[in-house]
Amino acid sequence: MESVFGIVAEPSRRAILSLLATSERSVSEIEDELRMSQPSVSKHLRVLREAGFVEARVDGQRRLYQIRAEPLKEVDAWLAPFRQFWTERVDALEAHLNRMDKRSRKRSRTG
Amino acid sequence: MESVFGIVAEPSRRAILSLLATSERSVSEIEDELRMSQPSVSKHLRVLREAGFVEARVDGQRRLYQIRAEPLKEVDAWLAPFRQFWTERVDALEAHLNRMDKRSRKRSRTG
DNA sequence: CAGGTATATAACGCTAGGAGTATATATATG
DNA sequence: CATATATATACTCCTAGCGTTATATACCTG
Repeated sequence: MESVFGIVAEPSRRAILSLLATSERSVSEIEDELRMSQPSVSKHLRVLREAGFVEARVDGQRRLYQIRAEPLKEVDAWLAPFRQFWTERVDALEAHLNRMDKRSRKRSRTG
Repeated sequence: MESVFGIVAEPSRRAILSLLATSERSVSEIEDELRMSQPSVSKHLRVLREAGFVEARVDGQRRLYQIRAEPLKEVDAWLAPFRQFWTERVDALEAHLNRMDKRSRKRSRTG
């Protein structure tokens, strides 16, 4: 699998990533929660692992997978030039709100 | 083609979208700039058009394609829950800076 | 060590979809 | 109208990659 885009294009893989976004899981937990076959889960995890989307740590006979969202930065970065197309109308308002409210919004986000 | 992710997974289509992000183009312009065959360009444009990524307007015998980035919002939205993973360090810093800044503002009210 | 459980890998059949070639359609121009 | 140009579509071939089944590997427990 070449690009991060190709990897994320796979629905099952997006599901796995979304699941891991909440907390780490073992293979069988993913298997159960997403109702996928075990080989399928393992194969997708391998792809995700080799591309740096997830990381495994050994826990007895289980492997606990956790997310490493670094590669998603690339998607985010690619998206950046397009954001203007859906934000340009609110930009003026945003700028205003930012000036008025920037500090307090930042504080509340870090809670 | 099912999902916006699948559509964007195709390198040629990402190239077309990036190209159109700068300005609208005709099919043959895309063909030249991306060095793709004409049928290939047309086919990708069809996929993009049917998924709402681009919009064509007639200009003589040409079709001028422009971007309609609405569908990309979906990618952006899917990405949202993952952003914490690469911003949380920045957030901690911001929280710190905010605390420092708050104090200094208390001391010297600049408006 | 035997048996069980968790995960990984291999082999295979199948299908989606990309590239290329050929052709159809529309418009412009002489 | 004849011809050239711009774009769309049909068709065929070909490969990447998914799911499944079977099996290998690793670890745990009695």
